[in-house]
Amino acid sequence: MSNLLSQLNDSQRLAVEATEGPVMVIAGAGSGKTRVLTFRIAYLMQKGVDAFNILALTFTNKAAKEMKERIGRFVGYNEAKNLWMGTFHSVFARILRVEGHLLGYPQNFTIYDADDSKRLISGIIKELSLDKDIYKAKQVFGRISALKNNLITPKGYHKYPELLEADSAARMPMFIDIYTQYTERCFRSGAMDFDDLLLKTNELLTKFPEVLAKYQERFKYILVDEYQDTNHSQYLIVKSLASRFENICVVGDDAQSIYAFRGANIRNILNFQSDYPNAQLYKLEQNYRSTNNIVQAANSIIKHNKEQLEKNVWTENPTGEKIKVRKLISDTDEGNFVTQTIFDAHMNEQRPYSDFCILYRTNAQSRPFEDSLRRKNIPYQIYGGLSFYQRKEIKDLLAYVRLAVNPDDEEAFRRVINYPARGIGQTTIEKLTILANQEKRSFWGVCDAIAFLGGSVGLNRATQNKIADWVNKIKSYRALLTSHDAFFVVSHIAKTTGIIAELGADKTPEGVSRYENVQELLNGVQEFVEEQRQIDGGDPSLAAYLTDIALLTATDKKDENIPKVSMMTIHLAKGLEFPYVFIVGLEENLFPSMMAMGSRADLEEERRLFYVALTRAEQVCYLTYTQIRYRWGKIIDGEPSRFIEELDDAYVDFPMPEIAPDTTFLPPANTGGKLAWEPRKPAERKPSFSGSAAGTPLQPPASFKKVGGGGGASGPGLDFEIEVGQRVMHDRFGVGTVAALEGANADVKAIIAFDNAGEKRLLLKYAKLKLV
DNA sequence: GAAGAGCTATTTTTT
DNA sequence: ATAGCTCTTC
Repeated sequence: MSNLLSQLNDSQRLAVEATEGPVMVIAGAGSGKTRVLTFRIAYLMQKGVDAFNILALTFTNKAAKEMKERIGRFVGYNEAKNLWMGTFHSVFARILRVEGHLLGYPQNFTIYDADDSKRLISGIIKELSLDKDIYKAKQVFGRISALKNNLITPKGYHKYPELLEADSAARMPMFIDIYTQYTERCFRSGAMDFDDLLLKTNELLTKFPEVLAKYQERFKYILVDEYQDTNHSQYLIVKSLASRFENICVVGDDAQSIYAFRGANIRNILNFQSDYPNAQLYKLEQNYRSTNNIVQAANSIIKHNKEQLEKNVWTENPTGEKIKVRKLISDTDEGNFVTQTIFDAHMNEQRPYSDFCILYRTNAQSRPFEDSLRRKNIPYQIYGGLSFYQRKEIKDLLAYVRLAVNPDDEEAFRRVINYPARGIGQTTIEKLTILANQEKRSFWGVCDAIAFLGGSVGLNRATQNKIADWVNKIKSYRALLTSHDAFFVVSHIAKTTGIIAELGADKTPEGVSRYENVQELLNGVQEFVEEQRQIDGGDPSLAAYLTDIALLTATDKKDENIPKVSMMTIHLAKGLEFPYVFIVGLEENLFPSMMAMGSRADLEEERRLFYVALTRAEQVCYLTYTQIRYRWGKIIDGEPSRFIEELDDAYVDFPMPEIAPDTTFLPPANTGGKLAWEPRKPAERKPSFSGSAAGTPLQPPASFKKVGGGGGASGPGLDFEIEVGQRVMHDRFGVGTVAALEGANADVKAIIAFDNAGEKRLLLKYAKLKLV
């Protein structure tokens, strides 16, 4: 045991040894958080605590798996496998499989993914004859999700008049009807959505004191990783489970809270000490991951946020290279630049490709990097985005599997009742919908009794027979479940539904790829079955397989042996680290996102996101931004992200221009009485105004200049104060009158009524206007 | 009821 | 740019 503890620094060791009572560990980025969690669990077990009595909630399944592995090394694998470890969703799905019957759910309940939920909601909006342009399915779904995470059910909705008012204000007075119907339909389908897994767990623990007592007794020691990203629902589960023994240890970093948009409540971590007045607090502040330049640059960013717990992250690591900021002309150039840099470092420093990671704000940014890496034959792996299990062909096949396991599953039912086509069309499905709502039964329920019920909604004999055939087909699949393993059943379904034949016949490249995806799915099932057979207590059933894939986290994909460049959104990168990190697309309205510009809180979250991104880097970190970029199929002008400016100069390297444009001695801009050359903030000088990688001289990033600054007779830009009513000349549009001005500083836009070209809204910094 | 043509939202992040 | 959705036509 002493051997175990000797591998830790002082604060880490204290956090591990404080096994009893509530403990909060504030762990700065790279400070050995996972290490503390791992050692703490191993330490508990060495002290004689049964693995069965320890619950550890992690942020990804992969993290849980790796941690279990490491703990196994200390205490033995047989012991470690009994730990309750996983994401909130997977642990409580497992418990709900056992206890869900108390709430009226079948043991084999389906887990709806966001796609299923949205389809169901769209269907309900249609059934209620609501305007889908006002009641946007995605928005409705978001609102339902937020409500569930705050434990507000349709029944309790009326207790909150302000919610009803908000609905009216949003022109969605019927929202509550959709929510009610959605809840009922999920229930009739024997289905839970992601939020239900938490909501229903809360319900279970509240309504059934004996169940609560059972799990309180079982989970004598509770650990929660990434506590800053728990939502209210998760918070309550943890709180009620821990209330018996109060051996609760939460680990997190408020500076890395990046999931407010899905209901994470940073208050949970900020208020821990008031929730548990006798809580012990430990801070891990020494960073072991990154160079000093990276650590200090990250610190210099996060201090722009107001709301945070005090902490000082430091390191004894070498200074390292400065953060490198690079400006590129377009997103294509950005792709090429990153690819070339990776290629060079790979060749010159013998770095494996797995040393590199490209981080972006939105999934849509991955394309140019893919193109460029592929052209250079550099292997890469994209995490997240459209997952394998969201592909149409996979969802279709899985819909059959889901029906075999739980035939009440409405979304699976709708998806494949007429795929492949069997003459059951829209009209029939509408009639079935009416019937199901009348009878308050599932689609399957009414179809199973179609001979008795079909006449009442005018389904003719021929259609009834088609439905009966379909029911029998699903029943035949169901019958296989008890006698055959998952792999056999899925292959059988793939063959007998005709899905394999249909995809196999499609010789287009997309068709071939779909066919291969189905094969890959079959392999996946096979692997799952074999893996489960090796674990004792493993469950190789199809129901277990479906749960497993429904709750996969995006980074859970297995590692392959070929070293590959990783690409993912910053959100997905949480908890990961790479020697070389490229943070790309650092432009206003992209990162920070346009949607976050509205409030300080949103902007602070974006800043924390940037902090997370920076602190993924161990040795080298590049930041790139571009002048133009394709978005929505259009070319959009960009300007550098404010986050670049916020970085402390001392840790940042801006490339020197090949030929420095002479910005220092330009005539002063007319800045409305203020001198343009008042003492500059260091930040104003730092970005390079040099050319792109190709050496083309470019404009200085406009956000670093005052409007009207720079330019001069020879250079582009604006060398006069612009006013409404002025006559101006534009290269392309000709002469016009300034009708209005909007925006501030670098963002000033002029609305100009051109004599011949009509009215245009132009960003001054690009418009190159001349006085007439 | 099925197939094909046009239309429209999509890009913030995810269990 | 593109995929999914709705509308039209057979």
